[in-house]
Amino acid sequence: MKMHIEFRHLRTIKAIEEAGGLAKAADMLHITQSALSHQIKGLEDQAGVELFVRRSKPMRLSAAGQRLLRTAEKILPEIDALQAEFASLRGGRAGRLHIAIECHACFEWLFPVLESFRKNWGDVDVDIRPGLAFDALPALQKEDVDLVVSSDPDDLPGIKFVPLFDYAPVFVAAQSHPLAKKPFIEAKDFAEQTLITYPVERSRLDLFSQLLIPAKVEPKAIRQAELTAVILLLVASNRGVAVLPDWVVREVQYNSDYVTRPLTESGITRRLYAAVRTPDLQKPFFADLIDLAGKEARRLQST
Amino acid sequence: MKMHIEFRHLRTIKAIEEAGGLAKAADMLHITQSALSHQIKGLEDQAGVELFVRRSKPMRLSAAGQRLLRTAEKILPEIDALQAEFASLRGGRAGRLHIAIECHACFEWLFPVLESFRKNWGDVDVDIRPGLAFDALPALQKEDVDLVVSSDPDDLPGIKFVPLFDYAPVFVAAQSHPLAKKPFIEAKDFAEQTLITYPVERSRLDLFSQLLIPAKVEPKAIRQAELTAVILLLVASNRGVAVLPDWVVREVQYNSDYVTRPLTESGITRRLYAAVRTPDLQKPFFADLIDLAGKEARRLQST
DNA sequence: TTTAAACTTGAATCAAGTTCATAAAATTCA
DNA sequence: TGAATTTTATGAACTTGATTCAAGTTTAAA
Repeated sequence: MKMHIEFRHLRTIKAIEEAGGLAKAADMLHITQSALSHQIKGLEDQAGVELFVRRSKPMRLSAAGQRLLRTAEKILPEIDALQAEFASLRGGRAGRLHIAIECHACFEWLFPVLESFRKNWGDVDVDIRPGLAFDALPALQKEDVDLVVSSDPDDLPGIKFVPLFDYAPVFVAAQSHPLAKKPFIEAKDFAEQTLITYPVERSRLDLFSQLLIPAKVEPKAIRQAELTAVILLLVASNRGVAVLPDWVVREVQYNSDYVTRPLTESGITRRLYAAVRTPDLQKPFFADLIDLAGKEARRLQST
Repeated sequence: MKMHIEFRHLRTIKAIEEAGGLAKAADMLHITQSALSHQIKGLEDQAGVELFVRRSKPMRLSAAGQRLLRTAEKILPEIDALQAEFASLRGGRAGRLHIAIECHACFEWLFPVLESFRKNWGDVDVDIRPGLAFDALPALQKEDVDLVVSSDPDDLPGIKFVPLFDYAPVFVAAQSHPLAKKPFIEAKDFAEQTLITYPVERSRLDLFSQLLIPAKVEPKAIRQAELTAVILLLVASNRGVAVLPDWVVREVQYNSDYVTRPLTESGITRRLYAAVRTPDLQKPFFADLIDLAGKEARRLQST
């Protein structure tokens, strides 16, 4: 009788231990006592080990049986937890929300959003993928991530881009900077400037994609900084100029050592989207997240 | 198709992840690709959850599938370890050795024995059961313990008493004690003495079982002490007299504040046994333990 | 010794996983 | 783009093996 260890056996061992005998354990498991006898015999057979002491009549676990019981008590809660998780996943209360962000500044508003989100959806596994390098949209399709924050919507099958909010990339410079005198900034103005950017590829920076690349203008120099606060610090001390989303600058506006100016006479407006797989839109916690994100964005815009 | 999660499914998930596709995973598991397809379908069916992303062709784990994979990687090593343990248990290299001691002084020689034992048999789960209170021999029959150290052999079915060594319970008193003048001690001598004993029931003390109870003599007072060293301390400072195995006294003989005398003119000799279940005698590590115990006893006796 | 309780055993049954043969879908490459 | 190839899905037949049923054996209790 070739048989390997199955969950059934683990449950059986646990039941026999609890019931203190085959017959009662059989009731507990809703099978006949005969079935249990066969089952144990088969298991002992393939393990090559006596699991029970048969000298005494209500049969008891042997040393090896107790070892098996320990494993059972370790493993069974594990799959019970798994099945419970699957159940609440069916019910829409649990799930996974791994977010990839293409827009570097978005950390600023995402953290507060996720903070409130976690209060409502404790069973959802939330994470932000640090890899800003990889191609986020294919990863979204393959379910490696579940939400991508992007400002470049694309018509992909199975992917929906939900608008979050509009923002304007604005020019930032020290008050004493010569360009601070201009009412608005044009592409050519950057030719003689040191530009401070996030350390990402150019195509992901609004300034380049919307202005400099079309106008074929190259800044005099580029310096990179990871943190928004550092960029603003460098700008305030006149080490260069930067272009940041308006709400980012507004957040720290109480510091008046720098000024902001629109890009081009009419200003540039961009829109941020949450890219999600279409079926996920039905899930309640996705709707809630997008709602929360909108609220937070409006809060930032009105500051 | 009613199917609950089985180890088979965990192995399947793991294999598909590793192989990166159904067909290769099927080879790996030595079943057909069709079987895997059916299997997964059934599993997704009962879990009510999509485990794979089928949009792309080499199919990949979905979020839920990745959750399942985590559980698989937690559980599978657990049963692998169990089966390995059963295997080496069959081979006689592993096993359990839970010891119950009825003789309180035996800690003294047992610890060094187990110390050497553990060096040879690292895979054997060694333990000393502290419960000196319970009935050790029934526990031995039920495999609650695996070895009982006892000086009262009994002819029980399935239990074998292997002689370990002989010892003599001897009388111990301070040098200045009146009884120190006698060449040997008799039962009636205890009538006017304060006796210091281990805190166990009388029937387990050699002095009572072998001498005082038959002679119907009762000591004037009894005082109990847990540790052998404490008993000897009390004796040396003349707070009472004691009866201890000869080798225990010999171990600390360098302290000459007390003297030893035989019990009765001819002396009393007792024999210590290791009680084990008969089939266990075949196991190599049991033989080794009994061998080690004999050596240690001889070492003690010859001190 | 009888009675009751607890476990074992072997044959028959039946559910469920596997295979076989084939279809459908997606990817690759010319 | 379309043919060839790879990959997964499907349905019917098959096979395996767990469960049940009925009867036997062993142990504990009365």
